Amino acid sequence: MPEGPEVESVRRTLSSRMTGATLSSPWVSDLKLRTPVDTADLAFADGRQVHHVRRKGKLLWMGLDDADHEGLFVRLGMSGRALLCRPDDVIEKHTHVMLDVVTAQGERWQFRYVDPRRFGEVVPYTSRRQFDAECAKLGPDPNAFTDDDRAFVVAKLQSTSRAIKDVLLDQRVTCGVGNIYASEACFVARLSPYWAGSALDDVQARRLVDAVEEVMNDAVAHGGTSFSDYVDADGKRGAHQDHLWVFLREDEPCRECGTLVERWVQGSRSTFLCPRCQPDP
DNA sequence: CCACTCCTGCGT
DNA sequence: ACGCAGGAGTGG
Repeated sequence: MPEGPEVESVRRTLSSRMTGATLSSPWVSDLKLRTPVDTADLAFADGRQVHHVRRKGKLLWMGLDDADHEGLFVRLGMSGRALLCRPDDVIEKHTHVMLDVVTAQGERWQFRYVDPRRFGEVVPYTSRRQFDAECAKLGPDPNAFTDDDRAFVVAKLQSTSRAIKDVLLDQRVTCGVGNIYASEACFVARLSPYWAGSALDDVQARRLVDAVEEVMNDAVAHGGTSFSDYVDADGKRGAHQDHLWVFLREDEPCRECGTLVERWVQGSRSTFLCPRCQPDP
């Protein structure tokens, strides 16, 4: 479920409590997540301190040292939640990983990874090489775009015949964008998601890249989008669902022109658009 | 480009 | 019962 902005909200709550905290008693369920991991695979984290909690796109990690030689990657997939619970909270169904957490001030928490569909994962990395290999798969993060990054994404868009929405979903081009924000960015740029990247002129491509950045930053500012059950590590909902232009608004009036928003299936996933604001290519 | 896969849960 | 779901990979 979560895209970059939702992962960022989770990261912030985790970071505020877990930075400097000591981990102990890792436990992993028997059910297979995306990458099979067992309790023994997390044993190296027992007794270690969390140095930082960081994110790139939808990839989140807890680093155990200052240079990411060791740590835990967390990918939430479609239904994953990374929660900080009280140790005596009821263990809910589909809890797959638990780690005791004691903060520098001596507060006791429990990190829990809950994921009904099991498309996500908690996986260790034990070398800088391994860490770098994961990050290298990801293009620039729109929540931290530099001038070079914007130029990179513009160039990627213009150099492919793929539909622009599909390009935005490609984590190698720009990471953290998922189905919500890809539709939203196309609307903000007033471009149909079906435009071929190569059909965009410089102004349009730049407008789209700026729209991605704007939409992703707004969503972070709103604590992410919660349309059903997404919550941050404290169980709190986001507010960006009240700011969506088109996503999940089929048959509702476009906030800009009143035309009814349409839902199309693109690349076997839903795409939402305003046919008037975003005319066919 | 498409279809299909991994899964469970929810709304119609 | 069926279709749909915020991800990501594979294979055709």
